[in-house]
Amino acid sequence: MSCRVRFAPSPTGYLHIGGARTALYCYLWARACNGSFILRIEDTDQSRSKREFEESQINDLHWLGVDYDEGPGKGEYGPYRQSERLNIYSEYAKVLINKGNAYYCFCSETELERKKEALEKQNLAPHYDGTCRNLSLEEAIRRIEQGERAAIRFKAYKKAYSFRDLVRGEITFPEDMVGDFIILRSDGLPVYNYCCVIDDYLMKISHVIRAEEHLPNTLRQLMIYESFAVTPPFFGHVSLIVGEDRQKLSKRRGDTSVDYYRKEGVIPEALVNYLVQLGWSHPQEKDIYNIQELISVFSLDRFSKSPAVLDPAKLKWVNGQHLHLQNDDMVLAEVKKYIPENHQFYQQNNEWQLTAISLLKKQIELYREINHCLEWLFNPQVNFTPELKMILEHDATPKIVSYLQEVYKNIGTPPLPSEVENIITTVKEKFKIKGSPLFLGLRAAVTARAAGPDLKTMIALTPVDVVKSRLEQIHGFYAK
RNA sequence: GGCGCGGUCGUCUAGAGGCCUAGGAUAUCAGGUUUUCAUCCUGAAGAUCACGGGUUCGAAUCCCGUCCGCGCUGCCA
Repeated sequence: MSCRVRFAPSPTGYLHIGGARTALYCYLWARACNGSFILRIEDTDQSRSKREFEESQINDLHWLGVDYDEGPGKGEYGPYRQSERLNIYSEYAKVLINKGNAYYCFCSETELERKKEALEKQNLAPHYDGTCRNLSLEEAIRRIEQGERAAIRFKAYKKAYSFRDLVRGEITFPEDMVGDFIILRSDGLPVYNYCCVIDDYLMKISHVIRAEEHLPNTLRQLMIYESFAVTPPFFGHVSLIVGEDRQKLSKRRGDTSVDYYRKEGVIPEALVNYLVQLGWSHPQEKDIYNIQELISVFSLDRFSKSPAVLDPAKLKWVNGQHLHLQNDDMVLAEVKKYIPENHQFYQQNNEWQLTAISLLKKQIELYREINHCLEWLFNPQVNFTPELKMILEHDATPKIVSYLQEVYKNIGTPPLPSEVENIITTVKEKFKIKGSPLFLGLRAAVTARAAGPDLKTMIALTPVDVVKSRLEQIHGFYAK
C-alpha cells in the first residue's frame, strides 16, 4: 500500500519558503514510501487567485527539483484546480443537506457581523447562533426559488475529537470548539475546510502534511469526514518558519520568496538542504545532503515541534557547501573536456594529478566561471592591459621574466606544486625582492594577468608552451 | 476572551529516565593559512535544558501548575 501525498498551495502570491518547505516534506515522504506526489491548486478565493501565481509556483517547485506526479495537466484524479471542481463540491454539499448534516443559511454578512461582535463583547465564543438551523428544507428551497441567496452551513457535531498527529502526537479538541460553519458560500464557491476534505477523499490522499496554522482547521475537517463516514487520512502539522521577530513570515516581505533567494545566488540544492533542516533533523546529524540522499533517510518521526527562525547566515553557509560539492563533480568533469588529451594533467604521476585537481577545483569554486579559468590556463595570447603594463614596468619584473625564460627552457612539464615553492624562493633571494613586486611580477610573467587565481596553482597547471609563449611576448614588449 | 500548539547555546538542532558536569552545526571572538578569493585549519566563549512543584535511588527527558510566545477563532487559505 503506497502513500499519496499532496501539496495544496493557493495561487495568491509567489511561492514562499514556508510553502516550499512544506512541499519538500510532502515530496520527500511521497518518494520515501514510493508513493505519489500530487499538486492541487486551491484557487477558490477568486479575488486573490491568479493563474500567473500558479505558474510561478510550479516553476519555483520545479527549480527546487520538486516535480509532481499528478496535478494540473496530468493524473487520473483531476481536475486538480479547485475552481474546476465546483460542480463536485455542490453535489456533495447537497448530499450533506439531504442527510441532514448541513443546511441553507440566509443570514446576511452584516447581520452575522453584528451578532458576532455582540457575542465577543460578552466574552462568549462567537459561534453562529443557529438562526437558520431549523428552517425546513421545503421552506429553504422555496426561498431560494424566490431568488434569495443562501450559503450552506455544516451542522457541527457536539462532541470532542481527538486524533494522532504525525508530528505532534495525540491532539484533542474539546466539544463546543466550533459552531456551525459555512462550507459553500452564497455565490456557490466552496470554503477551504470543506473542499479540502472532498478533494483529499476523492484523490485518495493518505497523508496530509501541512503547516501548523492548519491544526485547528483539522477539527472541522474531521467533522466533515465523519458526516461522510470516511476514515480521515493521517495528518502531520509541521511547525512554522518564523522571522527574527518570531512572527509568522509574511508573504509581503520580499525576502521570504523562493525567487528572492534564487536571485541572491542560492542554488536549489542548497535551498532544499537548508529548508529541510529547518524543522527536521537528519538521523545521523548530517548537515549537508542532497535530495536523493534525503529520500533514502526521510521519515516522519524527526520533525521538530517548535517554530524555526530563518537564519540567512546559515543558508549562506549551506549554499557555500553545495557550491563545493557541485564543483567537485560536474565542474571538474566539464573542465576535463577542455583540457587537451595530451596535457600533463593526465600524464603526471598520481600525486601530482590529485594535487592539481584539488587546486583547480578550488579555483573554479572561487571564480565560478569555467571559461575564465581555462582562459587563464590555456590562452597563450597576451593582452597588454594598462594594469598588466604597470606591473611589467616595475624594475624587478624584467629580471623575473628572463629568469623564468631560463627555467622554462629546461623543463617539459610544469613544476610540481612543491617545486613552485623553490622557484618563488629562488627569485626572492636572487633579485632581493619581496612582497607585491615579487608576487605580482611572477604572476604577470607566468599568467600575463594582473590578478587571478592562486599563483602557485597557476604555475603548477599552466602548460609549459603556454608560459613560454607568454614570456616571449612580454620579452618583445620590453624590446619595443 | 476561548481553544490549540510550542518553550534545550543568538540561530538551526541532538536528546525517548542514568551514556548529559547537555553533543553537533552556524553565527561571534582569538590565532594560523591564503599578499587577490563566496577558501581552509585550530582554539575560545556561549544553554542553571522557560519557571515552580511533584514522581523516582536518579529527570532536559514522566506528571501537575505558572509564565511567556505563537496559531486559530472568516461566506481567507
